Amino acid sequence: MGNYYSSNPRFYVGIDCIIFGFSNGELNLLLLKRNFEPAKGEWSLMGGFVQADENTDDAAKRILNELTGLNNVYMEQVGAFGNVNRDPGERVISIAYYALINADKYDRELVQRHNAHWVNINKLPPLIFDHTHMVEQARKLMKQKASSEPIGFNLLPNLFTLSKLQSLYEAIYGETLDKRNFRKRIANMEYIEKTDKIDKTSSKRGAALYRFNPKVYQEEQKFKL
Amino acid sequence: MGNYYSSNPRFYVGIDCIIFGFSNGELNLLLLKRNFEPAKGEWSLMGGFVQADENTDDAAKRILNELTGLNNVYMEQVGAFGNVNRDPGERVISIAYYALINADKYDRELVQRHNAHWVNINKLPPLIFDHTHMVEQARKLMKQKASSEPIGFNLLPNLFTLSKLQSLYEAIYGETLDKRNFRKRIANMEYIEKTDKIDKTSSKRGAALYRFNPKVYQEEQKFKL
DNA sequence: TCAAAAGTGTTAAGTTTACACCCATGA
DNA sequence: TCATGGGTGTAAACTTAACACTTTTGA
Repeated sequence: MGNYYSSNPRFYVGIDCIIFGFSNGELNLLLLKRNFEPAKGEWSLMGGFVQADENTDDAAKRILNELTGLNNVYMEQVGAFGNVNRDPGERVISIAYYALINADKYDRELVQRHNAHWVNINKLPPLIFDHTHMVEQARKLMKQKASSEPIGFNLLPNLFTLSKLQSLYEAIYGETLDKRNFRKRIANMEYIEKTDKIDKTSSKRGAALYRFNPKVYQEEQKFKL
Repeated sequence: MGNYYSSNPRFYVGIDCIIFGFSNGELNLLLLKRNFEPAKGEWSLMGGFVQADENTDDAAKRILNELTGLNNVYMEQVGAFGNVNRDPGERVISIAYYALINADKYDRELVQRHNAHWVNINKLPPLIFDHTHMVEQARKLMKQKASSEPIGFNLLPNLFTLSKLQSLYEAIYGETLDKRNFRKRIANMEYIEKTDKIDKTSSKRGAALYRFNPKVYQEEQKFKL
């Protein structure tokens, strides 16, 4: 009884979160400057351990919440990282998740308490363990997903201008986009709705505010079989 | 010392393999009709457990080898599956991998000993635990990868006709392709080389045999930055 | 009045799709 | 001689890419 399992070793299972945020036209990651062991003083992803009676997806949500105070955040699993010596302290098999958060709406106090900072994705410091590798994979995956599904809106406030949306996608793709072609494409997406509100904060003339309508998107998908 | 880790629980970490093979124009999975507990008598993926001092990728290779006798097989991680009750016997967090093998070149005796069988991907029986879910994700991922990288060749012998190649991609995509358009596309891929050999097994006239040249492919990729 | 961001269409190039017949051979 | 799978080109539809000027308004 239980023999099938019990001849095998057991492992700590970690969770590491690649937290994307977008502000001032830049794509950033929320990284910890660790004020705790192991690897105190170095940069790392926010992490933690899966607990007994906890789904791994729930562990990821919990750990994201511990740092940001946020719930109902868009998260995707990146994969498992299980090299023997990836964590020099102990054998830990880690599952990485990326999260897309609205960089206006997180708990600043919690973030400060963890000594976490937003760092531009193109200017990342060296990270501990295999965290750089996790970030690379997360970024690739996110980019790919963003090009086929409307996940970018998770990084924006509810209302946004087309200029903001364009600069977000430019940051995600790492290349500049043609303004007219971009707007033409957006105009063909019925789930991106123009509102009658105007944003005057980033130009004198003012720019129309748009909104993502997930219901319209989902309806549209049904017909795409 | 060790306190950072030791307050956390440890888990069995499993590996499950989605093994794709192609024969007679059909895409198949190698599945076990389990002649052992748990879930004896039911269908499952080939699986096993990560061992101490074993990278998870190496565990996947080992487990694939245990069933097929093969080494140096194309494998990709699908992801980690960590719901609390996914395995009713014990808490096990599993990492799924898919493998693409040449269905002519595996150890038939080993496969028989494990009571494993090739099953058409469109006629899968119910699988234990969350294995059906793993297969779905693996299939989606493989399909996506196959449309952007030349991984299909892992499912074919070294030499193959264009008809075989086409029927492989039709099986992967789950749709028929236009013969002329398909051949036009292939003709533009310099890394698919026509040989002077002829296959007479599947037609009276005989069909030219082609070969995948990975070196040419890699060279080509360098210029695509 | 002018600097700065918002907004707006057209054309060319490239890619994808649709489509039908002749060829070579062994049985 | 005929059934079977192998092999070939062109035109239309669609998608993507390139490109520049006018508008509005607060400072």
